[in-house]
Amino acid sequence: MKISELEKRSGISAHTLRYYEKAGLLTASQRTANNYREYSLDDLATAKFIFACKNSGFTLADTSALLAIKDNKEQHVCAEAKIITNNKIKQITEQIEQLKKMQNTLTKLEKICHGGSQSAEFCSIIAALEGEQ
Amino acid sequence: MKISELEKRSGISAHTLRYYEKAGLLTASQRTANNYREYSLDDLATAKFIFACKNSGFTLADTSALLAIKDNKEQHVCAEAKIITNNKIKQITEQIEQLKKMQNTLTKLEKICHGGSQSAEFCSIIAALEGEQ
DNA sequence: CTTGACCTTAGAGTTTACTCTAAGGTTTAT
DNA sequence: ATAAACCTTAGAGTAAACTCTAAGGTCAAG
Repeated sequence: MKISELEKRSGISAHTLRYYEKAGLLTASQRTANNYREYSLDDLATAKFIFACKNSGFTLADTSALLAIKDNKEQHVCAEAKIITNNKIKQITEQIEQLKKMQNTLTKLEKICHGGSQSAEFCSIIAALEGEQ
Repeated sequence: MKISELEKRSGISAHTLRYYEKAGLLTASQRTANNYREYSLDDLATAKFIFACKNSGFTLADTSALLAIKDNKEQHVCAEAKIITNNKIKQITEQIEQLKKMQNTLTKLEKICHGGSQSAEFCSIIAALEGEQ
């Protein structure tokens, strides 16, 4: 299939598919006589794999590592995939913690402010950010 | 005080302080005869305000809006700060939701994989990403 | 009088993951 | 034959928030 069909069947834009090729993630297995990319069903599977990785929160670098495992399973062990996954979970958990702290801070700010049409001179949000000296 | 002292007292690097000046967030109130930036205590307060905004999760654009309120309180009303804060809370909440979904997906992947030293041919993480066709 | 520690500017580089453009070649349908 | 709909490439642009570099000026101490 050509790039536009892979676009339809994988949900990844042609632009992005070419970008993935540059990034070394997915190269069309063939080229037609006129140099058009010709993708196989295996390529489609790889495209879907990349899509699934992205949806799971992996970066392209992670995805690259996972692809290397997928494409050469005999040369890799289970533990490798598990380590990548664990690292990602740790990272995402940290991000969530960080965001929750912010959410907390902001919610406190939000609650103490009446938000009316009176002058911001008495706005507790601004006062809090100023450090309430 | 000069930029290196503001760096120490605000916790923001001199590089970043100059960058904030370009971005219109914080301009030294004076310049010395030899064109060095000369910051006042008010400037220090502003630097700390920016720092607090950043820690609370506001972008520089948000911070800019909040600074405009802080620096001209009579011309602004409480509601403005509250709206900015509410939008940020909504945004952060969405980000957390998104990350939690990923965390969930990954945790499921992680649990089904034994992670041992056997070949990745039988790795359930890879299988799951492949869509278990 | 020179060394080291400051300061200045314009502008380029970093990161991630795209997204788009320009300029051109190919194919298919009418 | 020509228009629409494909395809190609190299390379630039986007977002956010820095971060760094080069090339040079200033200042205090020994």
